[in-house]
Amino acid sequence: MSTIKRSKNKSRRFSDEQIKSLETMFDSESRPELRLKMNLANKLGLQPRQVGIWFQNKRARSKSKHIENEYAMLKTKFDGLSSQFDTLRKENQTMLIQLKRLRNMAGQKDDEVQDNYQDPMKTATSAKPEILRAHNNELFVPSCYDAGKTVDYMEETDFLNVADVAQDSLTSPDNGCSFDSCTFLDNPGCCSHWWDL
DNA sequence: TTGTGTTTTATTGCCTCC
DNA sequence: GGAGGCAATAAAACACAA
Repeated sequence: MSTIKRSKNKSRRFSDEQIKSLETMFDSESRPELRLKMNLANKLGLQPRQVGIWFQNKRARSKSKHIENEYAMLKTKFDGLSSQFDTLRKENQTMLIQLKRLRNMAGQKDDEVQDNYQDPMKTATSAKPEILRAHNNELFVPSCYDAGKTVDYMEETDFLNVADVAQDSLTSPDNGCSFDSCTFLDNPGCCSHWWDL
């Protein structure tokens, strides 16, 4: 870009009155046609080109402000969901600890009664599928981990692993489910399985 | 007063549409 | 191919702390 021409065209800031008129016009029409620009320029004692440039710059400012607002809104939304997730995760951990205690108690009683009984839990967990990160780094939970039917076959630690991996996905900036409106908030295919935890 | 950061006006180059 | 829009940028004007 040239640095020569500027010295000839010293920029003067527009007066409050000029700005007010331009703002008013912008509110009703952000892309006025040439005729309107000419009229406005005439009325304000400006060159039509100056009016055109003002509208162009104003559109740019308006756009960046809009993006800023949208970002703030999404961030608020994200923070809320994140703390909600954290609460649920802690609740889940507490319940799993409780479950483990109950299982231990139940196991002791079983030992007394059935010495040679083969625990179905062991059979199931020896063949249990791994929780994987599939392509695009998305958390992949095999179907046998779906809520309801097969929860009994999961070890407590697996629950926690799922929670940890999901938490990583939520907070880490360099993974597939990073914080942005597309992947996190708008795309139900990306992260919806977190809520099944 | 002055150094520095921010805002505003203006230019340039590229792109799209008719 | 010309008109108009947009992104990137320059430079003047302004705000403000030290």
